[in-house]
Amino acid sequence: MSRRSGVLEFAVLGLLRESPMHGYELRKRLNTSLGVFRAFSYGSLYPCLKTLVQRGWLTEEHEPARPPQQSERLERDALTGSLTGRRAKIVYRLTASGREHFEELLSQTGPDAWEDEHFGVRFAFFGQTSREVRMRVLEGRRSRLEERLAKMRASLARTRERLDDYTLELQRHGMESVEREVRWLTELIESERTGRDREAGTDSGPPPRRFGDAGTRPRHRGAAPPDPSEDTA
Amino acid sequence: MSRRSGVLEFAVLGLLRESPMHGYELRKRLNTSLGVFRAFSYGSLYPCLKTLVQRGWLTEEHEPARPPQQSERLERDALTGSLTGRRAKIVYRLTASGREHFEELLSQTGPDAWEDEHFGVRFAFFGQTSREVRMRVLEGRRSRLEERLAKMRASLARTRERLDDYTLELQRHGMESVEREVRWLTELIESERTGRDREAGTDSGPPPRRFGDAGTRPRHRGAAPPDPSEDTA
DNA sequence: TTCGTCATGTAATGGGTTACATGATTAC
DNA sequence: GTAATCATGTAACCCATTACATGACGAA
Repeated sequence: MSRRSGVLEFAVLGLLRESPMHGYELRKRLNTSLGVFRAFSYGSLYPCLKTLVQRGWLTEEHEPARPPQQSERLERDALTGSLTGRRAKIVYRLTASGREHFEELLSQTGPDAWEDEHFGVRFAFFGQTSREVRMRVLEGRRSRLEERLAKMRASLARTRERLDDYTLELQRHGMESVEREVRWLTELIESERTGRDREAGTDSGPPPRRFGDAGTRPRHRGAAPPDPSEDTA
Repeated sequence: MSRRSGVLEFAVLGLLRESPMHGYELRKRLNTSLGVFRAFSYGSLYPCLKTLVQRGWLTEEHEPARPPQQSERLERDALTGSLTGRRAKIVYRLTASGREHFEELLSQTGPDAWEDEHFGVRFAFFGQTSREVRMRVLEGRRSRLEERLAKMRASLARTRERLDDYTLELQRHGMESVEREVRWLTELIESERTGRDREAGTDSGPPPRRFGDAGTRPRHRGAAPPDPSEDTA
């Protein structure tokens, strides 16, 4: 009933900070831009939007369904090419206090930033996060994973004999995944450290949009054939 | 109120099939043997056990708290070294119909076997699963992941320009993880195919305990220093 | 005697999904 | 005209967690 989600709330605020949107579009962005990890349904999104409005972090703008009329249509098509005025219903916009709240969330470190459920979404908004916070979050997550690795290794050492090959293989693959993420984090941390050029190093403002050696990283195969599929993966 | 979980239920039946246990021990096994992926709390385990009893798949044996008495203690310590009679309270045991039910679950293929939430636990009990089913599950999961990869690539091709470097890096890492799991599955499928020696290929019975080249796979570093830590990772 | 672990449970809450209901607009 | 997609929402449920309550045992 209360809808004070955490991840969803954070992501909604973050996306709306970039630009106002209506619910449907918001959901698509949620499930593509950020969506490798989580997929949200309307059943959670719309109620969440409502409570965010109630708290004064968002405003609703009811854009009347606007039937396609005389010259207006031509104007719209000619000027915007597409999207802008299509047929939207309720546009949500971040308020000043909403922005303030989001910035406070952004600045928080601690377990709530690097546990499994939160880390992904925090990383997704690193572009709007100060370098100090980014560092703390990356390092926090890494040490969390290293801790987990230690326990896995200890547990494996204790139980190895009792386990059959499949269970063992599952364990091994799981550990390898965690080790891989640790290496990834280490690279990212290195990038952050190296990348201390530009502005002396305060907090927010128009944040730096590029980090470390991002450009030199292998960018993966060239674009798959155009596929009209959308929505959840 | 109803506790008909799926994953938890499956795991409990599977563990109890190997040997009877009480709840506390069950939970530890859940969170180590199978626990890279999920950790369950007592709040879910105990109610689950109750409903499994109600459905006739489990029996409860109330083992009286048994205060340490005269010779019995010595006997126990001498014979079992530890564990066996320590202080257990309620031992759960799989019934015949419970075993039957579990075997039916084991034989099921379809999305419910290879989606994210279920695949791990299904794999963990591959030691008790027939080769045909193992193959279907592995192949099902692989094609599911390939499907997902296709969507990710398409979506990336559509949105690449609009995304900042961190979002892009997150996307890239996510795709790499999926690709890695696909390669892992491919290796496993190869192992399964190659490993058609031994018994002609019926169904269950005392199931084959080894698969493919499991022995030759790099088994990862040698045992971490003994660590008394337990419980959830 | 106090702390850690073993051991079992319940009530409240959380954070989400599914299925449903509704309807406008666009593309074929 | 009909199918797909855009668009918004609600109610019922699901699966789990957290916090709490309770208590015995072993070791320092």
